[in-house]
Amino acid sequence: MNKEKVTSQQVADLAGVSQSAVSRVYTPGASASKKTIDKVHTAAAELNYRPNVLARAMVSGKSRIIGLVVAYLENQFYPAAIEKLSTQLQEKGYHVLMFMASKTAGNIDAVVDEILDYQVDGIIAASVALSSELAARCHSAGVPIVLFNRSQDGEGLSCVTSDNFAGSAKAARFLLAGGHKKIGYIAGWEGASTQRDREFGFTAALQQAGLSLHARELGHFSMEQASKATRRMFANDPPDAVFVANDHMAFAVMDTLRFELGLRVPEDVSVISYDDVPAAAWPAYNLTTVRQRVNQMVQETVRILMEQIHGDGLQSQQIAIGSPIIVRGSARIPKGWIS
Amino acid sequence: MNKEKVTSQQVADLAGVSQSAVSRVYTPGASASKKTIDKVHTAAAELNYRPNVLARAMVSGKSRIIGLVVAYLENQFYPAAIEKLSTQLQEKGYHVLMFMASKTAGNIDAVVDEILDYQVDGIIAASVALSSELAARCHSAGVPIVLFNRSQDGEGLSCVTSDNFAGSAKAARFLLAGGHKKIGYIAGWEGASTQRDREFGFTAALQQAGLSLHARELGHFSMEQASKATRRMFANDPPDAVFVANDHMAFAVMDTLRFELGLRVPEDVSVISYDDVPAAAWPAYNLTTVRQRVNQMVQETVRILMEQIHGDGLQSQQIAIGSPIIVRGSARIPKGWIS
DNA sequence: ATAATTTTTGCATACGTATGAAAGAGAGGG
DNA sequence: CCCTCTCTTTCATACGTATGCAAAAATTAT
Repeated sequence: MNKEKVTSQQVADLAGVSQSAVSRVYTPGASASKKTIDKVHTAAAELNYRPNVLARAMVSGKSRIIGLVVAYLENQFYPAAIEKLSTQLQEKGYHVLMFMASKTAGNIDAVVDEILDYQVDGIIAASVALSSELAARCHSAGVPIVLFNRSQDGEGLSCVTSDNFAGSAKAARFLLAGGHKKIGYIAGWEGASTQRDREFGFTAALQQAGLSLHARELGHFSMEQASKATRRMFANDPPDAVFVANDHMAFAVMDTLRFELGLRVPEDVSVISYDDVPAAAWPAYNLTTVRQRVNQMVQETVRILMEQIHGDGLQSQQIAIGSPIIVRGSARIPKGWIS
Repeated sequence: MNKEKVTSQQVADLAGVSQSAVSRVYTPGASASKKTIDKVHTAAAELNYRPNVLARAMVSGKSRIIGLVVAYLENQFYPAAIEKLSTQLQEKGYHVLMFMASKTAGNIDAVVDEILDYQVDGIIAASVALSSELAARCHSAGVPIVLFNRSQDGEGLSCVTSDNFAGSAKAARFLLAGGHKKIGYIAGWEGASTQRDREFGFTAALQQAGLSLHARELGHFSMEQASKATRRMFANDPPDAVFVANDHMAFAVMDTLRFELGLRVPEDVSVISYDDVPAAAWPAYNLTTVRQRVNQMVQETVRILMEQIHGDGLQSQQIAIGSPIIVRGSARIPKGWIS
């Protein structure tokens, strides 16, 4: 029932030292004698004292808070990423302040403003594009930003993605090696760099083999839209293989093919996609897909953020993590294929 | 490159008013003339001023931060809940500071301490049990706690769950009405109140029909453990229906039944579970399950939290949201069933 | 027009901590 | 024994905002 906050002053009084002594005991790298450290520690333990992070943040200018902007969590890829991001940052003494942003651009600007109000030490933007004005605002506020799973040209922003171009090219070569000629593509949301890069990489590899897309439909990274796209694509002259821009849509595509159109996967149609979320490994889907190395992406994101926070004014970095193809059973396996 | 923070004092100087005037303009319910409001607003716009939430928090004692403790995000139920929690709190001007906690109890205590360091206005603990000492600490710090999807006896903590007992009883009656007699149960982690309540509710309804569990295995809320549990359960004298403690495990159970044991669902075995996560509706699983009304659970959680924050010292509340059964295709549908 | 009342404003201080500068305490050397 | 040097400690102040109090201004009533 004792709602009074315990302050460093109270600890100081009890320990018979000054408030600054207490502060120094809790500040790594500050000088204090073993004797005072002991006195302070026992006094602090008795009063149940813990330093007030907010007060500390105000004077030091470092809040140890990282703002995380996220658009939607339905796609399993993001929960996995968030969990790892949060854990890794926690280990380094930082904590994650979450901000949900819908896809409308204007909204995001407002959200970033809210983030800045909290004096965050850095921002991670997952699957979200920032207006250049916003990026400039953060830069001028000295708050580093890292884009996660999105890249953005021209702004000089740091970003971490998988190597979407190369990964998608691998997917294309896998289908080609399997003998497929009529290959369809179900695209994600056109505003996303991942969508663009995956389509470029895929079609570039097809072109190298003298082929082009047999069909293309828009799925907007949504399961419902992906189902509709599948129906459209298979209404006339259906392809014998489909590359889907991410796993999340691929589940809907496979379900539509199997349970609605009565097609067998992979006997009638090969399906391959991108991400390797946990559900891709579930036997019901057993999805052949290009893996985004979440762990490494997270690790790089945290590394860049820490570099920018501590060594100030560093160059921005664009990282693309190599993405292996994970061969399972949703796409015909080429004879003698060695990954 | 202008890394100086803009303060209310600077705005005051530019607008030709005092710092307190600026503060009052940004404090709802404070008195200020239209003239000063305008002057301050234009000055603020010119300097790009935004109030510093942390400084505000320090003097007012209200950080507008809610600490959210979460154990794991693999189960789709939690991302969905987090997304909604975060969004609703955002609308009320609060923001979510995320803390990942592994299941070890000691760890959680440390995590809650970290949360308190941030002077949060409230704590939401999702699927996590708190030691009574911890609960007392938060109470004495005046920080309200709401348990989400967990209940806890004796501590007088507020909590929001679905009505697990009644919901599971419905599941049992559904299987019984379908004519099942040999019914197995795959349990979750035994430390969880949800596991306990679901098992109680289910077996109580069986008992009412003069039946008891034909088999019981432990799945610990993990897919891998659930697969193993399924193999054990079906090795000898297999049941003709299984109630699984949550959807997440049910996916593994169904996959194991179908692809490993060669059994048909629901022809050979009925499967029913609890949660109704998005994937339960995916055609590949088409899972009959008891729905947790996430929206309502979130709404109640936020409501309780707000009540406790604003009207201080309120009674704790235990809310159990009614859970309808969602009939799909994974369990035999009783003739003439009307939900 | 003056008094009574309400609204607006500025001043000063507080929130809990970190930190530069100065003062104090030892330690070692001559 | 005194001086110098190093390590601790305290003092004072700053961080950016909110708010009680009193003064000033504006409004209303008489």
